[in-house]
Amino acid sequence: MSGIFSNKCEYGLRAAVYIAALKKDQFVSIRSVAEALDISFYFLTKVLQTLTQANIMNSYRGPNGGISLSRPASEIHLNEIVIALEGRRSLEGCVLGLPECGGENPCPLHNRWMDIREEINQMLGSTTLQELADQNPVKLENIIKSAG
Amino acid sequence: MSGIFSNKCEYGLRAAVYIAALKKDQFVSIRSVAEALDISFYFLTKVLQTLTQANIMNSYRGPNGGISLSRPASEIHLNEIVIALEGRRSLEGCVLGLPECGGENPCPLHNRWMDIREEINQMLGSTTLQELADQNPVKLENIIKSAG
DNA sequence: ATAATTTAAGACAAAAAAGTCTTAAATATA
DNA sequence: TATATTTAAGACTTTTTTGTCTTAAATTAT
Ligand code: FES
Ligand code: FES
Repeated sequence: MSGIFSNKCEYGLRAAVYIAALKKDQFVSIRSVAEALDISFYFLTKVLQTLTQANIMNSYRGPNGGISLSRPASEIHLNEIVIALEGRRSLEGCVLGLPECGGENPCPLHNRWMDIREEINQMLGSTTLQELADQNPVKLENIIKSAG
Repeated sequence: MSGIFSNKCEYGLRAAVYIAALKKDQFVSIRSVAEALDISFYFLTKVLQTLTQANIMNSYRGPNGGISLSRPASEIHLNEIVIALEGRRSLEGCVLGLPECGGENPCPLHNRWMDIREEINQMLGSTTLQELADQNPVKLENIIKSAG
């Protein structure tokens, strides 16, 4: 009933864009991100732990600790985040759920789906956090609380 | 962790294509479909009930009963099945999960996502069961058991 | 009428996803 | 050193999805 991505992944993407948009060169606390985006602090902590383990973010404990992007926002593509949180299958699997996609056994939707999947991968693989963070502030605001 | 569609929806699509491909003008039993596609009979029954309620299939009880397409396969588009099983939001919602998509409050990914969503809707809205059922038999076979 | 077949409906169970909380570890500062 | 802050890790709960089973209703055939 949900959209294309799981809640986990939606939260991870929103948080990453938000952090990139802050353009802060210190760590930002997970609590403040959770509040700004109106996401459960506990749950967001788990999501960001995953992104940290995937080398997309850095974390630091203690006062003034928090998380930060592990690289310049211009070097983090959306597909990294999606793969870390949803797994490769979400970007490579068969649209009808068959165990293998393509090769010997393409399903009846395979050709049609490949065109779309290619576009999705192209978009996610070429869009960086920087580009999203640099958008019209009006759009940016709409990942934060006031929009909900 | 799954693909773009839920299991329910994958099963519904596979079953619909399978039934269309049989080109049978009688009812086909759910049990035989479930066996051919290696899907739980009980679960498939639920899925097909939903499609029946959505006027995409007809069902009939008793000996020689079963289900059939409610219209010619050339008049059933994939988006109907997806909407019946996943809800409209899956084809219209915000990719970042915001409560509204577009209008006043587009999210940072909105423009990029709209292009893709448009393609998905275009594909699902213009592809009929007939077209999929008429494909290369090799492809068709790959929704059935032997492929799993 | 009776029995057999098949879907409908709803209860039930198991698994996965989503969300919450507690305790531990790391760090900074007083 | 002691205290406060903040993430890490893992247990735990709730909700949703997925899957199973039982009983009822409809239909056919004997
Ligand atoms: S085999 Fe189904 S999408 Fe490739
Ligand atoms: S507002 Fe997010 S995709 Fe439209």
